[in-house]
Amino acid sequence: MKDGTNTSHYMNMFDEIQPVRGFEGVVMQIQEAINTGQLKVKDKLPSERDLSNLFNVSRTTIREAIRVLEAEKVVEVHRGASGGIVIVEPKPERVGRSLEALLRFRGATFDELAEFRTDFEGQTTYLAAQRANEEDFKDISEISRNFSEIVQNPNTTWKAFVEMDLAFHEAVAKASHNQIHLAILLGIHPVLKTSALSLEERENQAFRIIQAEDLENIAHAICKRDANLARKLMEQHVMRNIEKKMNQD
Amino acid sequence: MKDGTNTSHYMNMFDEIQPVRGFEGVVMQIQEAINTGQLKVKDKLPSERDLSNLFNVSRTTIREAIRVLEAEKVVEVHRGASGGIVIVEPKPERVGRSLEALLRFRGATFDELAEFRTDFEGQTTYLAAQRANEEDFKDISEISRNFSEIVQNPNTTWKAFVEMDLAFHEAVAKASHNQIHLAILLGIHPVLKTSALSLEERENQAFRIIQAEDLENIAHAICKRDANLARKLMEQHVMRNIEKKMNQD
DNA sequence: TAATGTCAATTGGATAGACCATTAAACATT
DNA sequence: AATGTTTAATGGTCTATCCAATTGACATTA
Repeated sequence: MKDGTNTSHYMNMFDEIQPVRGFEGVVMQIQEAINTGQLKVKDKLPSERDLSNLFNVSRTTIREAIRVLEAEKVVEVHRGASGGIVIVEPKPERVGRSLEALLRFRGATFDELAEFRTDFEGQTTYLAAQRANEEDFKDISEISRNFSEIVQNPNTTWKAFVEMDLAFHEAVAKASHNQIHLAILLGIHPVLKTSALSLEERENQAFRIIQAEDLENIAHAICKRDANLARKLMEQHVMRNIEKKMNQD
Repeated sequence: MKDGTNTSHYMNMFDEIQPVRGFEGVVMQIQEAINTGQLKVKDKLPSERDLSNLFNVSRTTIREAIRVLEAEKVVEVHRGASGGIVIVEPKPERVGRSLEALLRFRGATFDELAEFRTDFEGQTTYLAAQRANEEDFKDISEISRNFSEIVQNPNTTWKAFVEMDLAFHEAVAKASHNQIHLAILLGIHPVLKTSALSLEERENQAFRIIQAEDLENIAHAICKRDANLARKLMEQHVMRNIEKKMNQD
C-alpha cells in the first residue's frame, strides 16, 4: 500500500488467487484418495507413464508430484522392473525432522535444550520403567553393557561414545511406548549430536566411567520397574551432561 | 530369505547401497549450505537455469530438487520476473502437520499426546512461575481475565473458547523463557485445535466455568511465583481436557 | 537337479530443447 | 499523475529420447 490507497474494506470480501500448478493438482488428488481410503498403505500406484496418461499431463509433471509426495513421506519409490511408487505409513522421524529444523532456526541454546531434556527424559524414563517389555529390556541392557565395554577401551573415540549414549536414550524412548515421546526425542538428537561433537575431547576417562555407571543404573531401575528411581537417575544423568558443557565454556 | 539362506551374520558388517539420485545430491547440498549458514533466510537462490549450470545437471533435475525443498517448507517459489526461489524460516506449523499425519494414521494416539502434554505443560508452567517478568504477568493475567469474561457470555462460540484457551497456554510457554518449550507447544497446538474443534459443542456452561477458574488459579500461582502449585494446577487442567475428550467418545 | 549366466521387458532417473504463463520494471501515452 | 504497453526474466509444462536398475523368464552348465 505504498500509495496510501485504503482497500481494507475488501478484507473479507475476496480471496487471493492461488494458481494451482499442475503437479499440485496431482498431489492433491492422490492425497485425497489416501485420505478417503481409496488408496491404502502398501498400495502401488500406476507407473509414471501410466499416471501421465491418467491425469493427462506430461511425465515431468507426474514426477514433480511424486517428488513432493516422497518428501512428505507419503510414498516410497523403487526402481527397476516391478518397482514403482508405493504408499507408506507415516513414521515418527517425520515429526523429528521438522522439530529439528525449528530448533536449529530458532537458535535454541544448549542450556534451554538441556533444561527441557532434564524433565522430558525423566518422564520418558518413568514411562519406560512402567511399560518396557522383554524386548525393550533386552535392548536397553545390551546397549548399557556395550557402553560399559567401550568405555574401558581408551582408544574409543568421542564420536563413538556420543553415538552409543544417544542410542541408549532412543532405546529408552522406544520403551516408553509413546510415539510422541519417541518423535520428540528423535527430533532433538541431531541437534544434541552436533552440539556434543563440537566439544573438545578431553581424554576424561573418569567422566566416561561415571556416564557408563549412570546408564547401568538406569537400565537396572527400568528392569526392576522402579519408575521413580529411573526418572531420578535419568534426570541426574542429563544434568551431569549440562555441567560438563558449562565447565567447557 | 525365501531360500532359507542365513545371512544374519552380516547384519552389522555391511550397509545397504543407497544410490543417491541426482536431485537428492542437489537437495543435500542446498540443505547443507543452509545448516552451515552459507545461505540464510530470505536469501534468493540463482534461477533454475543458472542452478542447472552450477550443479551441471539438467533443469529437470534442479526442478525436482526444488519440489522437495518446497515440500519441506525450506524454500518458497515465486513466478515471474524478479521472482525466484527464496529460503524461508521454519514455522512451528510444520511440526504440527507431521504430528497430525502421525495421529491420523493411528501411528500415535490422542492419549499419547495427552500423556505427553500433562507432564510437558506442567513443567512449562513450573518454569514460567520462576521466570515470568512483568510483561508476562500482564499478558497471562489479561488473557485469564478475558477468558473469564467471555465464558460468562452464553453466546461465545466454542471456537472462540478454544482459541482463547490456547492463547493462554502460549502465553505461559512464552513466560517459561525457554525456546524449546515454546517451539514444541506451538507445534502441537494446531493438532489440539483441530481435535478440540471436532468436539460437538454441548452448551456445557459448567465445564467452561471450571476451565476459567483453572486458568485464573494458574495465573495467580504464576504471579505468586509458586512454581510447584502452578505445575500441579496445570497438570490438573490438562487432564480435565483429556477427560472431556474421553467422555465424548 | 540346482546353481549360475544371459537376455528382454519394465520402471524410474536424467537430458535437451522448445514453448507457454506470470510478473515486475522500464518505457510510452494520455 | 495516472494509465497503458513493451520487454525481459523466471517458473511451469511438454515432447522425445536415452540411461540405469531390477526382475523374471529362459538357457546353460556342473
